[in-house]
Amino acid sequence: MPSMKDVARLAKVSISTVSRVINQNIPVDENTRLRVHGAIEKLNYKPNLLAKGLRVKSGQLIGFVIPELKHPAFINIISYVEEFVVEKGFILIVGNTHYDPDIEERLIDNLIRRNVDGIIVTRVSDESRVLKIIEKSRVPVVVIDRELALQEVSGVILDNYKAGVIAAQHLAGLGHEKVACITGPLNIKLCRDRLNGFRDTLKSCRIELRENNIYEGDFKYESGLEAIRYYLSNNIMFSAIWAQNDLMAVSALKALIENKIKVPQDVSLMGMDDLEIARMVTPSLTTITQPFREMSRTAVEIIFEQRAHPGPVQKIVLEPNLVIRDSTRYMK
Amino acid sequence: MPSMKDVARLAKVSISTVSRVINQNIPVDENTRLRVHGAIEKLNYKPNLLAKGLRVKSGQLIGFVIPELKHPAFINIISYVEEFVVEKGFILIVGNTHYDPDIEERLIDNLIRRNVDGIIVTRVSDESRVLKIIEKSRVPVVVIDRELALQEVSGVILDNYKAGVIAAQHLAGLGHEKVACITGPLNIKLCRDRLNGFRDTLKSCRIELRENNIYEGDFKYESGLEAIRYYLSNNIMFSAIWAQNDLMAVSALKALIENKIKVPQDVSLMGMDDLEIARMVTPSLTTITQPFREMSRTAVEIIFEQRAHPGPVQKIVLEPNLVIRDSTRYMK
DNA sequence: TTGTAAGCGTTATCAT
DNA sequence: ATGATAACGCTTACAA
Repeated sequence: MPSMKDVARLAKVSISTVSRVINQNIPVDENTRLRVHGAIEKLNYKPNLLAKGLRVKSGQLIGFVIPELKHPAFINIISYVEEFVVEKGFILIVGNTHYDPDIEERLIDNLIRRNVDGIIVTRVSDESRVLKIIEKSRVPVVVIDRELALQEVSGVILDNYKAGVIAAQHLAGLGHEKVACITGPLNIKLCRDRLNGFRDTLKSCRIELRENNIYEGDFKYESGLEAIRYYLSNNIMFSAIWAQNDLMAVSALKALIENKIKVPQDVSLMGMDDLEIARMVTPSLTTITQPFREMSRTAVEIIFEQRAHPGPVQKIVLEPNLVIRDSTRYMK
Repeated sequence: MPSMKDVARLAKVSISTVSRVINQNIPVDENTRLRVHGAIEKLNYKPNLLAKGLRVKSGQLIGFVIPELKHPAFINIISYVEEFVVEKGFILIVGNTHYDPDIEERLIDNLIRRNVDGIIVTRVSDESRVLKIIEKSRVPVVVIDRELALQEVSGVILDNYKAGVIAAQHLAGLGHEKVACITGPLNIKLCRDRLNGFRDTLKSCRIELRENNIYEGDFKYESGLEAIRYYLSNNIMFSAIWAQNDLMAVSALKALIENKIKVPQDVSLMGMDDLEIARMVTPSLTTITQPFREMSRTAVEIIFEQRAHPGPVQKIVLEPNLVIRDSTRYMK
């Protein structure tokens, strides 16, 4: 790999001149500029990013820390974030914590030691610990998709209460009165928010969401199967189900079909996230979209803003939307 | 962020001594060792990886270049590769080329400029160009999942012919005689290999795979829908289908169901890859697994071997396996 | 065993 | 407009 020194020698200038033509911030004679460019071409020279990063204290990279790689919703966000980051000429490093606080800490440490320009996190496992590390290093941080107790950090989140409202309105609007809900872990605030929006809105339609009809899952595939097993073995009656994510909705669908319960003829089923799989199953799934693209774009923008002129933290709230497909229909 | 200098000052030693206790390669007095460690703890010092990488010409990172992030099969590989790379104390940078040779080139360049220790690629869009760049930089490379024309680069691939054999044996064993196949792009060698294994094996069972029964898809979701539309509108008869990946199998399944064709009662359907979605649809999909974990492990190992002592390129071939689920059954 | 100093490839400050 | 030179934070001969 050629270095600036090689370019300088070939162009018969000093390395500082080479640096100047590359960074084009300081005026340089047109003639020498051309000579230098010639040498760069000829040697196929590309500046070393470690040297640059070391010097200017910017690794030209953004870190993204997630708890799990195989989760479709995360993949969605990652792919958008990557797009926007690359657009800015930076590179994205994705760190997978496997829900392990120690790995999480090592990962964030590793990023900081590479002079990251910003870190985006989703679902930190140990808020206080992680944020303390980041805080100290003065790296811009944005939390995506999860409201943190800590107030001193920027975040972009979904209006999860609203999602519950939308689900309830849709099902109530179709005339369903016996309704069930498969939730995510209720120690997570966003799950409680969704549930509250759902319950409150049903109540305002004079529909009661009975406690027994709420099954607390964990957002994983198996929860949908377990939920249906629970409902059926306890003779719980319902004509509509809202699962708080598509993964659980899809497995609930499978369990229903296997129990000869027709969707949507016998029960209406809706999910949330609008993963690709929602369109792939039969019947295709009515669901609630999260504006993943918008969330990602916003997160990246906040990072670069904070980098340019450190300002107050920002909290952005985005809106969910209803997508009607084949898995819900009018109550007979 | 504290630097070695700070540690050295606090421990009252020179920075080279600090370096020695950290890298523990050169003997250092037990007393000073403890003093230095004390200082490190106290300052919470962590070596800067850019400085280290610049000096020792190793960015402590592995690059992984893929054409598309949202593809479940790639995600599978990425997540395993990440696991093994992190295990070695390195970090993984995933670059998404969007099937664009220019982005691909920029990405690989970017990696090299960060002193990557190795690059894993899958599906390069412009073989000659990419490999030329990599070759020149002397970075260890492994191609995963795709046989390259170029012989001078290591690779780990699947025995794709064997996959076709397995599919044919399974379907023929169930008594199917009218068979169809939805392939990936046939300009890709692995697709031709799979098809040849399939066809040859059927033939040895005295079953003819008619040209009209072969639908060339592109491995994407829509291909399955299009294939079924093609078969039905051309009155092509079949009691079994092999789709060369699960994504197309899943959409074929959806199309069949929508056309009131029962799987597996009316037609048996099998896929390939064993994605999670194969278990999620109803009926769950009989498929052929690729040993993604094994492939990933091997790829990472080759990288680190080559890094330690550059040797001859390695070509590793791994075997596919049959997974029988609910979408195939005996021909009536 | 420990310290001094050169060097990795940049950028930035200061002269010229 | 250009060139020396120090500095970024680390490793590694070479001396002591």
